[in-house]
Amino acid sequence: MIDLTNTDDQPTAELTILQLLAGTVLDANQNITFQIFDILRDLIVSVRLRPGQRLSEKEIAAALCASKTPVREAMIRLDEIKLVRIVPQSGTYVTKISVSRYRTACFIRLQLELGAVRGAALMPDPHQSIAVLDGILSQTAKAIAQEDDAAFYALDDAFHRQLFIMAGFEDAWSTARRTQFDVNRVRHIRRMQRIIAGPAQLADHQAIVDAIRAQDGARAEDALRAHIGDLDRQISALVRDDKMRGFIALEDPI
Amino acid sequence: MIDLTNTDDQPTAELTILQLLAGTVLDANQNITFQIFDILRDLIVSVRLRPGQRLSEKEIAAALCASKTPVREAMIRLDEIKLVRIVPQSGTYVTKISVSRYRTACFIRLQLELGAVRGAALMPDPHQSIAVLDGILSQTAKAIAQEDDAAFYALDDAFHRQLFIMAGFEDAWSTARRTQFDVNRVRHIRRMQRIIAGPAQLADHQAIVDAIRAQDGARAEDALRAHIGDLDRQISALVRDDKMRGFIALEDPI
DNA sequence: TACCCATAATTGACATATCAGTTCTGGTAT
DNA sequence: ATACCAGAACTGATATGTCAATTATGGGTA
Repeated sequence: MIDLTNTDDQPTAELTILQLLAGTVLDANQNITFQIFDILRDLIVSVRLRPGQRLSEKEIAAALCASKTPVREAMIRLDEIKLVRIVPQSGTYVTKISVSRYRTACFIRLQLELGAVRGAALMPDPHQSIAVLDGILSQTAKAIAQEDDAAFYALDDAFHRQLFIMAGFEDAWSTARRTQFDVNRVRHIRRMQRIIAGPAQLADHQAIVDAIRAQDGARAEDALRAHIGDLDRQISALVRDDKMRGFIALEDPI
Repeated sequence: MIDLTNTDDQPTAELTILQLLAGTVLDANQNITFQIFDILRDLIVSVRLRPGQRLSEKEIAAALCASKTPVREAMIRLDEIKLVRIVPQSGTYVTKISVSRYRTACFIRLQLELGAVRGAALMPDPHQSIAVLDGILSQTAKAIAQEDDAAFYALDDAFHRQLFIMAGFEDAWSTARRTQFDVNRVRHIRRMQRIIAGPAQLADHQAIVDAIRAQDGARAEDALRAHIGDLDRQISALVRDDKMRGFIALEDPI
């Protein structure tokens, strides 16, 4: 799944916010601010709006036929979750992926998932829940065979989420996700560039399920550690990766 | 929604926002929104503004001699971190402490601190860092002897933070704190009501330091688990506690 | 060509005004 | 006394306007 024939210096050209919002119509009967928030959050997390890109409140308001106020309020919420950075009197920018935030997010993710797989392995009557995991894995195999990236991405999400559900901490999953946007952006970039090793990931997931089936908490933790891998190695790979250049910030993110 | 109990039997009477903000003057040369945000966040986390209390944008604006806009923008940020809930066309309320959010926060905190103490126990040259921990503990003993609650609270914070610093994940501490406001509110309520067992907590911390000094990661993890304690027991104690009544929400938080 | 600097254009910060939905209030009917 | 309902009062949602700070521009200078 590695594509070395990258002709352009960037995988996809940067689109203006105007192009991305073209044709989008808001529902006047619903809260305008949250509609705008959702639209922009999805554009940013899926990296269609690129890290570092400048956003103009006025421009977006015009493109969506709304006033500046709800656009600004959406921006404030995005700023609060660090997807954009509002610079006073200067401009609003899509944040670059911060290496330190990414590292932190990976640590948090690992620690939470350790608790989740442990809880999942120790749950009293796991048969039904394990069947769900098995189902996700077989669908994942299909997605890999069909090279259906979107499905693969969604199933990966579903797998990890199911572990939290089994441990009785589904909320922790969604709470943590709010601090994990950078992880998702990295995944999206990798997916766009087809550098995700699908079969290896599937094997990792299988090992985790096996350990849970055996109700062996320690082994499940080990399998998870193996899956998420060595953090520092992952970070240096990220920093070194030319394809990430321009998307990440080594120091303070924009 | 409706409080049938008379509010006078609460440990401290509910103060109006006007009383709490009396005398507060904003610096016109600094960002007004963030000044207001900081003021309100501190009032909420320290439970001087009480869970469920209604806040009026207009009233606060008047009290601070500002316009509604920066007040509203501060409210939006507070809403985003779940310290207030903005109800359209109705009002803005200080969130009640959500039991499910509290439970989630405790889980997250435990898992992250497990990683922290593990990392701290495994760090290569821990002498200096351990000296910091020892210093915090001896100060804590003093604070307990002098019944200095504020110092005790700050030292508890410093202790846990130092563990993250030692593990090389200080950022994880601050990131997690953003999802832990309810934990802090519960601590503040307990402190106000003097139901924190200082000496027991100190002993727990001592056990953690001893394990780190011995560079025994597993023992450190066990000591931490013992310290944070059984989650479900803690939750049911919280729910049962009469003194928490009115501050917590069993279902969806206001 | 490279650099500098005054000026213009643009941006977000904040103030103000209007609107629609919600909640409170007071009176009425039962 | 109580249940109900219309209207008043209030709330946040949104639109628009003004301002100071920042940034981009473009022409002049070395």
